[in-house]
Amino acid sequence: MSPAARRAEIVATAAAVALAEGLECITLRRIAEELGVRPGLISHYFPAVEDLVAEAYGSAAAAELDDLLPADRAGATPTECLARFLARTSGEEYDDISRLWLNARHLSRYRPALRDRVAAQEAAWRERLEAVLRDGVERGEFRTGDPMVTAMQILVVLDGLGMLVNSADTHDDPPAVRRMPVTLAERELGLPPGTLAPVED
Amino acid sequence: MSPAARRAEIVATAAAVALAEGLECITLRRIAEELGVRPGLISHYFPAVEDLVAEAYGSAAAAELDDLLPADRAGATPTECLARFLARTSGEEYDDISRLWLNARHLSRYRPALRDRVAAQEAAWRERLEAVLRDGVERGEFRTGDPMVTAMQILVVLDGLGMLVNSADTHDDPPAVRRMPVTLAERELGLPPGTLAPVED
DNA sequence: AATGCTATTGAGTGTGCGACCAACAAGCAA
DNA sequence: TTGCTTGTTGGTCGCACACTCAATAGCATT
Repeated sequence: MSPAARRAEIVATAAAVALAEGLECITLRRIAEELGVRPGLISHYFPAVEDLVAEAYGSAAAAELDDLLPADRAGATPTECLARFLARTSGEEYDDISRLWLNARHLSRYRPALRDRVAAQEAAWRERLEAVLRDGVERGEFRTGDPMVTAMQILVVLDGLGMLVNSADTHDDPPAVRRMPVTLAERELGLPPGTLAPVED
Repeated sequence: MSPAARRAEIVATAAAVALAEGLECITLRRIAEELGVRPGLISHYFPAVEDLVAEAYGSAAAAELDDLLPADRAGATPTECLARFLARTSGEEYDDISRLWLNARHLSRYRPALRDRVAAQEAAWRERLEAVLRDGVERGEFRTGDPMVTAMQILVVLDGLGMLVNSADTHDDPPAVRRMPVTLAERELGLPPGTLAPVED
């Protein structure tokens, strides 16, 4: 098998393991078994496992970002994009991503390579969201002083809610808590309540 | 040495290690070496290391809570308590605590005993903060519909900012982001801006 | 001083991990 | 066909981990 394809296959497998079971489950033996090859082969492509972990995380996070906030927003208005983003990030299917972020943010305490990747993905997510907000401001849909700050604020609140993914059952939280990202976005962007998501009682 | 004292000493040591280096650094060997005893002795008091980890986390978190929001607020007004709480939690000295929460929240994915402890501490922190808010409402200092929801919201934002402790340097974040907990508290409690912390430009 | 309890040791077991390397084999070039 | 590059194997080393348990030493009480 060609080196590039093999390498991509390894990263993809590692990313899947990371999403399902956590970054610390990315081990030479585990990934090798998953692919039906010997552990030594993984070592051959990634002499240091830490680099594979970083790569797997980066791959998963980037893919999720492209899914949540596609780079080309063909046809969709910024309001629609943002509403979709907020709906997705509060859904249960997003829990795995929340776990991945939590995992990566903690693990990057010990793994410099991962820390760099996390910083890069943080920036990427912020910039992508910021672009939507900026576009919305230009089109007159949003009103905000600083799209970057608003983007950061939304992401901080999302992170805060994501922190709870392993402990509490997020679904019995009061609506005022669950809706924090939506409420913040609507307030900061000068949108009437209910624009980005239907108001629950 | 008496069993109770020894046990307390072990937990205290483990808590210190957890705060300084992380919960995964709590190993039989590490704690034993720290105390100048043999690993077997730690096993004797904690047959399962997971229980020591949970205990150490609980001990550290509870101590920090007592420091941040003392149970008896002798003399201090709710506004003063809250202002002090928000000042402390945004200081650099709080970084170790942020790391501990991040650590525990991630690790509780794999450790049931730790998960229970985290849930308990989450509740304890929320209730302690809620009590301050409720007191403030009764005294007419605060105005909020639901103190519990406001307490949860403040904690979510604090968690969100704490997520960044290992990646970005929190100090180059814009004031509008750094001040999110203060802004949220002032808004939700009907306080004029600047009441809980001086406004930076 | 003898006895009994128990905190503590020392040695050992088994597991999983990353990393290393010589040997093999399959594909491509000469 | 021959030869060489290289993807791949199989085996191995050393390390750190949790956990077990019989033996020991020190402190009670009697």
